[in-house]
Amino acid sequence: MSNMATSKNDDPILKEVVNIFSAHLESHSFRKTPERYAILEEIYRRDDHFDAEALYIHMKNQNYRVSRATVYNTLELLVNCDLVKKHQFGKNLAQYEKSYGYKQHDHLICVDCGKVLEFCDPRIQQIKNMMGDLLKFQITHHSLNLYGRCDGACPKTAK
Amino acid sequence: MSNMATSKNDDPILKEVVNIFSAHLESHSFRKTPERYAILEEIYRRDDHFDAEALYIHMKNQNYRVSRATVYNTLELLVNCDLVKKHQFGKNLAQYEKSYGYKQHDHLICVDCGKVLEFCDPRIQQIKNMMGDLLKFQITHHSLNLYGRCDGACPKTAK
DNA sequence: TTGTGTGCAAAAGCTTTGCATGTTG
DNA sequence: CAACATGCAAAGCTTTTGCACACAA
Repeated sequence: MSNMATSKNDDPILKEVVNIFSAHLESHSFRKTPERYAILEEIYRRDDHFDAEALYIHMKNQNYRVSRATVYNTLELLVNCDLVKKHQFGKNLAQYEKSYGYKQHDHLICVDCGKVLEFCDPRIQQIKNMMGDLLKFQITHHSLNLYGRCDGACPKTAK
Repeated sequence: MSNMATSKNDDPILKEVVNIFSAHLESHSFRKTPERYAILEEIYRRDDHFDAEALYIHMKNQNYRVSRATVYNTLELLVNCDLVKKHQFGKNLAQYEKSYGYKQHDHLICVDCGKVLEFCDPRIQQIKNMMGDLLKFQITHHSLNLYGRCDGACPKTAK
């Protein structure tokens, strides 16, 4: 089985993010609880974007004993140490994604089917630099979402 | 009183947006109710960004008889005919602003005090064109928010 | 007159909070 | 063992929905 190399104990990315998370917890005198690590591992086992409820349900299905409160609490910790990014794709529902090892990217969202594509463009960094200078802001992060229709491939466009 | 020239009956912008709204209602066979026009006028009398609840309260304070349901319903109509823009500035709360007569702009938000500045940059249009082509999307709109701190001027940064 | 729009209140959906219990440091 | 984190459930907030009545076409 070739995927044994990516099992929980061998995945080098997972080891690295666990280290980063531990350092973050230590530096803020937050406690290292099994729930916090379980949530981190669950997130890094998954791909794509997810919301808090889906993560909670997924933990429950795997028989972890966690509460919604802990899921939200831990997500905030992970956002604070840059291991997870939080997005709002036009709805009143926060979406999350793991961010370690991924390069900076923005999103293109299909308003018909909800599909999310990712893209990179260096001009966004230039805009951030210029506007930070011009408007005397220390810019820490940004959110760029393009909305449209993925015509040909969209399952809902051809309705 | 010099501001009489901008009163409800003389404001040319207001007349124009009322015409646009009327055309939109007609073309969709939606009814022209006094509530819908009252909300439109209230929005165009105000500046800056506002949320649905603030608009509702403001209408109530002026003794209009409107409901939250109608406020939300009308805001959606106005967004659909491009007279109002809807934003999410990182919170679970939709913010709105009038858009007729304003050129396209994006936002810079202070994460400490919530202040919102506006800016324009032509590069964002280039990014939209390029990514639409590249990823086979018909891009209809976008949302670009830069987040940071307005250090010197920020009332909450110096705490 | 007919059916859409409205006000009101209740419900829904996501997120946060309070409290008693459990567990880390 | 003291403080912090957790689970659970309830509350909070924004937004949506159901229903009876009003009114635009």
